Amino acid sequence: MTPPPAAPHTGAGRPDARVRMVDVAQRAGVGTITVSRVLRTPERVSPEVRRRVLAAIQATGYVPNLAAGTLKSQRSRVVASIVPTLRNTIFAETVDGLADGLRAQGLQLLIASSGYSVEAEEEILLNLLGQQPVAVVLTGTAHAPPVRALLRSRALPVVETWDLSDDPIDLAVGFSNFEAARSMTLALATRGYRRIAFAGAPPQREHRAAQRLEGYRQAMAELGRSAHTVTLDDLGVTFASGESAVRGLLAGPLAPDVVFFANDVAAFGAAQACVRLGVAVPTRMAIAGFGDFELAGASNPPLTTVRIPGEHIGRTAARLIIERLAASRGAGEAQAAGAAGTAQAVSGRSVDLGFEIVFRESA
Amino acid sequence: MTPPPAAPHTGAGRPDARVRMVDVAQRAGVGTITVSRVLRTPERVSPEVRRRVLAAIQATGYVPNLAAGTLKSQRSRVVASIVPTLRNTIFAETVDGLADGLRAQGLQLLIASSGYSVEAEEEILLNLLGQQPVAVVLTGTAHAPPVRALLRSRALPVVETWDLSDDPIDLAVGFSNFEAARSMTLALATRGYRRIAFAGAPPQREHRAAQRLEGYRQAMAELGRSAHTVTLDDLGVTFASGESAVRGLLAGPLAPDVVFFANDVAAFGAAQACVRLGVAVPTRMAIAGFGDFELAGASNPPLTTVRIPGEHIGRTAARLIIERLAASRGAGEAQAAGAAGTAQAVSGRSVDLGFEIVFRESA
DNA sequence: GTGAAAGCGCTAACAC
DNA sequence: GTGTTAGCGCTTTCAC
Repeated sequence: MTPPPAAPHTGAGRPDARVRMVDVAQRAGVGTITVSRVLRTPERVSPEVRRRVLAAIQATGYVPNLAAGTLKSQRSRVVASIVPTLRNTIFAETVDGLADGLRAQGLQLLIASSGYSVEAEEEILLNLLGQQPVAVVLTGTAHAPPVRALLRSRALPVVETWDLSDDPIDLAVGFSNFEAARSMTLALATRGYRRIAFAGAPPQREHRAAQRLEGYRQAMAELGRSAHTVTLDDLGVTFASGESAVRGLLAGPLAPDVVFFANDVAAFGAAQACVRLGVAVPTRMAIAGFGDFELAGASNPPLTTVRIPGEHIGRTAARLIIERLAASRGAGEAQAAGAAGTAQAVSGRSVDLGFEIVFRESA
Repeated sequence: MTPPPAAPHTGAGRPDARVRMVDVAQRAGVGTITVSRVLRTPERVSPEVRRRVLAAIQATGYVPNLAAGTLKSQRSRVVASIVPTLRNTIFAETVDGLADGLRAQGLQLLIASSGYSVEAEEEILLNLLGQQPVAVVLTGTAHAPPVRALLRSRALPVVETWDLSDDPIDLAVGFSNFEAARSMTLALATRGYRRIAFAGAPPQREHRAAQRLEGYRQAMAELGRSAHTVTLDDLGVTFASGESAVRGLLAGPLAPDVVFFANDVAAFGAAQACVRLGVAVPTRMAIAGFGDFELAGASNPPLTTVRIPGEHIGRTAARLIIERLAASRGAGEAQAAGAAGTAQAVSGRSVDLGFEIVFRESA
């Protein structure tokens, strides 16, 4: 019954996926470790041998089995990342920046999306951790309690993005969503707007939107005005959510003279709806967004918004990971001896990349 | 709520990520294989034992080392995918659909972006294959020659997306870029447009854009008209590229009465530029796009475009992979005996998901 | 339904 | 600069 398919031979003609390091080694007339070294630390192999080995790799079409390497060395070349969604350009930018920075070091990105769910994040993380990633990148600072515990117990660089934190799991890189929203609100007031409304995703479903809401509230309190908030459909990430919000606002009593959306997508949808409805922007109703997506500057009217360094966040996360990895390789033993405490000692960095209020024509 | 004690456990001492299957097995008073079975085929373990093992897993915070499992079983739970970029929403949609469909089967997505480079794709693929993926998803059908050979030599489901193919590496799911562009061009002619121009990315740099260009050319030939083509900057994926194209066209002699962009992003940029320049759309110059990105319907004027089933492509790719995986597991022995030839036998499927011409106000 | 032993393919540690 | 040996943590096979 059991067929003997595992052809026990060397480069016998046909290109086979089952070429192992031994096969390459035999063909090149060296030991397997030399093949391994040619792949990982070529400078430690003499040019002549290196040439022969590379030729053998070419000839056999050898592809190293990373599962074996990872198992033995206890170190993969994979970084795991969880994002709420890839459909939102702004997260895609961060992921792109991250992947770019990582690739330079030969690190692969393993991506999963949580659909904005904290519970899904936890489950996904367990899956991801099984792949033995060398580092983990999360979006936001709001996680299920086991997530913190799980990650802290491992001596593993963890970067939380898109937000700051007083107490990051390990590292954080982002900006203050609270301050950004507060600044925009105050800036709108300075521009002369009287009734400033805020429209964002349900705070309990989207932590970052919740912080923006708080920033807005704080600013309104400072201004001595009363807050006027609207909750967006669809987590505020659709154009339709913006349109529906603006329709509601226009229909109600005391329509605001400016609406600050926690998301450019919704803001754009709102602005385009106004144009269609014949509502002058910004004179009858002004609109501000958040994110500075590419379309913000290209649309009519161009959107006033908060510019966020999306790609920079990704690149910075990559840099932090690489630094941390280099450090722990150097410190190696010392760190292992220090056990749990050590990770803590090097922890606690939160990098603030800031934001920028960009006034265009919509407000 | 989850039981709070994340750290407390056996006499092992410190909270450590190094919990192995043996540790769990000992704690539950079973052999390691039973733990493995609880994780992989729980129905083959008695409820009582299963309960004990699950409790031990909880208590220890055990996370299986997938590298070991993959090495031994020669089968990972990872699907590798290469996309040109994640910044373009349309690819992100496909990836999202793919990830969703895969997750349902407990498969993880390993993503890399090639930056539209065929050479990069090859290098990345080698890296990805080392992770022992169970399947590979590529974008497009234009690949470096070694890529075909490499993938064909492995008994591995391969799905090429976003295009059709007479001779796919294995499976293909998409639509005819050629036919889509041809249809739109003919439809524009039917609508009464006389001078129909086409604007796309440099054909040698973007295969799909090249096919759209050919579809346009074919249609123009059928109509007995002469083609008028413009090459976009930045692979046509920026708003600015659309603006610059439209400016060039307006400045030149014999400005077209409609421009068909191979990409909605450029089309949107062009339309907004027209609005800003006071060029009436569609009366003085009409604009058509390709892709039906979310913003196409929400902008002013709403964009006439070709609707592409982006997410559907991803979901279908996932389904094809899952079917193929199930089949090869069932056929297991037979297929192994058949060796290289077998993969070929089940190959060659190209699924056409079609497209749709959507007329809105811009043309 | 459960277990014991063997070994997947690589690399760390130590020889030479 | 290069080779030998051992073993990473699982799952496969075959017993029971």
